[in-house]
Amino acid sequence: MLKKNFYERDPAIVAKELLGKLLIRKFGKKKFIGRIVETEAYYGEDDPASRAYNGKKKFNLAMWKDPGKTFIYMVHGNWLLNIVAHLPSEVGAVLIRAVEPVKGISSKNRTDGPGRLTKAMRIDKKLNEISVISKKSRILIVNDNYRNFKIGESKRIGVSRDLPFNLRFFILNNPYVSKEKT
DNA sequence: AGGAAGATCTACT
DNA sequence: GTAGATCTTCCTA
Repeated sequence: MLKKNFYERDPAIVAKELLGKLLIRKFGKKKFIGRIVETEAYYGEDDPASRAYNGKKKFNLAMWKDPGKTFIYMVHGNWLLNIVAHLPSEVGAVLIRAVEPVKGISSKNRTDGPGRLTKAMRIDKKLNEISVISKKSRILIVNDNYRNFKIGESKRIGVSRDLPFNLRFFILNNPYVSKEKT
């Protein structure tokens, strides 16, 4: 299990280090497990692409809260899963953009896209602001020491006003990364 | 109360 | 490649 101090760092670092970790979603007696293969980092009020850009709102309060919690919200009819991650006095989160199915995920469902993986793993608003650090939680992230991969990076996808550096990270040559782009 | 925007996805040409 | 569906939140009146 990753501890709270893992998430108490710059979002870009957390985004990069979340690659290869396992995302576990408990759903009744079932478990959906996916390996994180693509992430993006978002900052606070200085980041024009961030949901925190226009200040605190009811739906984005999670971004100001403790690192290590989920932040889930709807865009274009899709729920997107983020993990709150930032330095103690700052604001930020990491978007999970794609996972590789490991266990429990129906082969009918695809997981190579932020809206698709939430559907495949039955993640929605009800799971907003829950801890991924607690063992009892319905969503958690663990490290199984998977590290045989190379990391690629690019600009964020689907963002109208991006920052001038790369904040999207993905595992090179993994077929579940959402798009071929370098 | 109504309209527009958006960290998307699918289907179509 | 582009168009339309989708649905929650926010802005204006």
